[in-house]
Amino acid sequence: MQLSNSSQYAIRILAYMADQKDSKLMNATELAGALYIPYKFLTKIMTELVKVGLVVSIRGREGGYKFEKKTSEIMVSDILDIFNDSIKDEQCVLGIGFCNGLCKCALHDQWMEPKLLLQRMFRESSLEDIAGRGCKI
Amino acid sequence: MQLSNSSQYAIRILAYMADQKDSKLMNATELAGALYIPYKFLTKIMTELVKVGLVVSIRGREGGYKFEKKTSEIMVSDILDIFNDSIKDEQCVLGIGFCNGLCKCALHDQWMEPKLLLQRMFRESSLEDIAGRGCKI
DNA sequence: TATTAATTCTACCTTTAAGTAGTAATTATA
DNA sequence: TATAATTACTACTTAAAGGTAGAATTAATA
Ligand code: SF4
Ligand code: SF4
Repeated sequence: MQLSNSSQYAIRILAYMADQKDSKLMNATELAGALYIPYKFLTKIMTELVKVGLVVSIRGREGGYKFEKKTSEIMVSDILDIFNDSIKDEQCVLGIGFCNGLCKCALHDQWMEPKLLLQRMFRESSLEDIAGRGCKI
Repeated sequence: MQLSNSSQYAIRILAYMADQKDSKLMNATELAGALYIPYKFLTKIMTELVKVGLVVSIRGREGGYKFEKKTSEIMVSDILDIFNDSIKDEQCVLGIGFCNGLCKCALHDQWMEPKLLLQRMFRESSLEDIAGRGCKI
């Protein structure tokens, strides 16, 4: 039970970018070096973030990445959605089809509360909220 | 963010067995049929459950599986442990090494509460607690 | 004892996640 | 305009999860 590597990397990359002053352009080499993420894998992830519209890229010399929207408007769940890692309302903890709330699975009652807290954590935490917190990057 | 297929299957199998009366022997064909789990994959999982000591198997004609311990003494987390799916105390939500509680990652503060509830759900729910709950099996 | 019904073992196949390599396209600057 | 520094694209490789096939082993029973 954990987030995929792609999701973890993406959150760390964007939280790091959000922590930089004056929204300066950051390039893949800097990011990969600072966060210890394999360069080629990072560029692959960044291209997805660009495609989905979270960040914009400037190609060519002196290029790099910057945010498309304000960091207060990008939620962690927006990032997880890209990698199919967020917790959907209809997701059954035991994987028995879809959750309609009527016909329960064995773990339903125990699952509801942690599920809600996880969803809240993902949906209500913006990049602004988490940027610069903690010493690990 | 979800449990592996193996974990989901194993919980469903054991919860179903725990719901049967008088701890009768159940064989792989019955279980696979009742739970719509691929027979061959189920037997692979069952063999792991036997090796780890949660259930015992009787081989040969009229054989099958039954519990080794009381269902009140088998916790969901015991099952998840087998498939490396439980949430460890030192597990970082962003995968930045191990969690020592001192040097935090960006999501640390938001992660602590859902993490605790998930761990409680897994560690404090026994098979007896969840057997027979809900209509989905 | 032969048959049958069951688990176990070994090996393989398929799909997805994770990561790598090389090149093309783009753009600022010397 | 040539060069260097950057992202994007295509394709590949590796590792892990998920799943399958077949034969070996075991034991009750006819
Ligand atoms: S039972 Fe609970 S967990 Fe399973 S599907 Fe319905 S709601 Fe989701
Ligand atoms: S920071 Fe929070 S989440 Fe990251 S490792 Fe430490 S405790 Fe775990």
